[in-house]
Amino acid sequence: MTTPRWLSDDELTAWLRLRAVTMLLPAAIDGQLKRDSGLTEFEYYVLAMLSDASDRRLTLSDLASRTNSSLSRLSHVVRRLGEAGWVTKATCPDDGRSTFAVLTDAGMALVESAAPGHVEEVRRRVFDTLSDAEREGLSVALERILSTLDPAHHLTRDID
Amino acid sequence: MTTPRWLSDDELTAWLRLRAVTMLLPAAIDGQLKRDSGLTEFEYYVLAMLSDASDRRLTLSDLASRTNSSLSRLSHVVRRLGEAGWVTKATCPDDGRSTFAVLTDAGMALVESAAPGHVEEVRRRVFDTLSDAEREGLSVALERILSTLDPAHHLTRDID
DNA sequence: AATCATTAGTTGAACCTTCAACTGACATCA
DNA sequence: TGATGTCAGTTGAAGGTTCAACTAATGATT
Repeated sequence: MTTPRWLSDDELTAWLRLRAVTMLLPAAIDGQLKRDSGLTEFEYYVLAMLSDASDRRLTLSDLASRTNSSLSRLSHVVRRLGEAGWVTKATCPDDGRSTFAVLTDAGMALVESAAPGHVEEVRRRVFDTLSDAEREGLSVALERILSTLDPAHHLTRDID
Repeated sequence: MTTPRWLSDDELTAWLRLRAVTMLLPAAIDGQLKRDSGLTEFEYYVLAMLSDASDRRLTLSDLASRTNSSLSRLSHVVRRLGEAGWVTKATCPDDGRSTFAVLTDAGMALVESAAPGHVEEVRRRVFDTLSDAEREGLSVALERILSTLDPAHHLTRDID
């Protein structure tokens, strides 16, 4: 390694801000969901993905790639969601290795009750603070950053 | 709660990108540090804060607020860093309740060896993908978002 | 000086994620 | 059809964070 190219003042400022947002924003979003619905952000998105899927079901592998989770993590979480009555499992007729996670009616009701508060929190924390031009500037820059972090756009294709 | 104001298409796009970056960027930064130095990002920043402090020491409370950590988390981590020989503790003469965490020579050497690779990773993941204008757009928008998440700017005042 | 509230820090249990090892099903290819 | 490799998912242990309860020291109030 040659002598490192340290960050310029402007870069350092941007980096500290980016770092602060990546720490504080997920905590704020998670906190609202926990307080108002007893769900972690991850659990909420698992249920939300299922609520939007056809027949309210997805294989664990599909869910894992949509939520950027390991299969192991998802397996543990789906078991807990199952114990709570929000998700059940079903065999996949096309492939004996796959297992569907299926959203129950109770799970659907939970997502639907949690969604408005979640969206409000996203608005409050992000979009209420930004002008249209600022939002566009943010969006463009994030897209650039994602070009190396998620080149296949796995995490930005799906609905909320 | 009245009928929720759902996100517009542009807002949804920006939100998915912001969410993706908050998930993937810390994982990428953390991964590089773990691979090359055996440190988590949190441990690295604890040591980095100490390396920059006068007499290489800070009270745990001060460290906690600079790293956005709970005192409990920090207490556990400082114990582990102490077992590894990178940090020691010292009593605070001004206030018998406070305890200094002090960076050892070995800890200083570790931070100095880890810093270049870390900065390179930040460059590669963030600034190499952005034009100056894009970086500015990002920085401005993040600053707006932080106005409600961290109004006192606790996390953006300190050095890297 | 005695009391009460607050601040600094520690500790152990509970919880979640990661990791590695494992089972079972499908695919490939001889 | 048998052997081998890969894919889907599970499991239990290990490691880190959170939470609540705790100790000890300081500050404030009388």
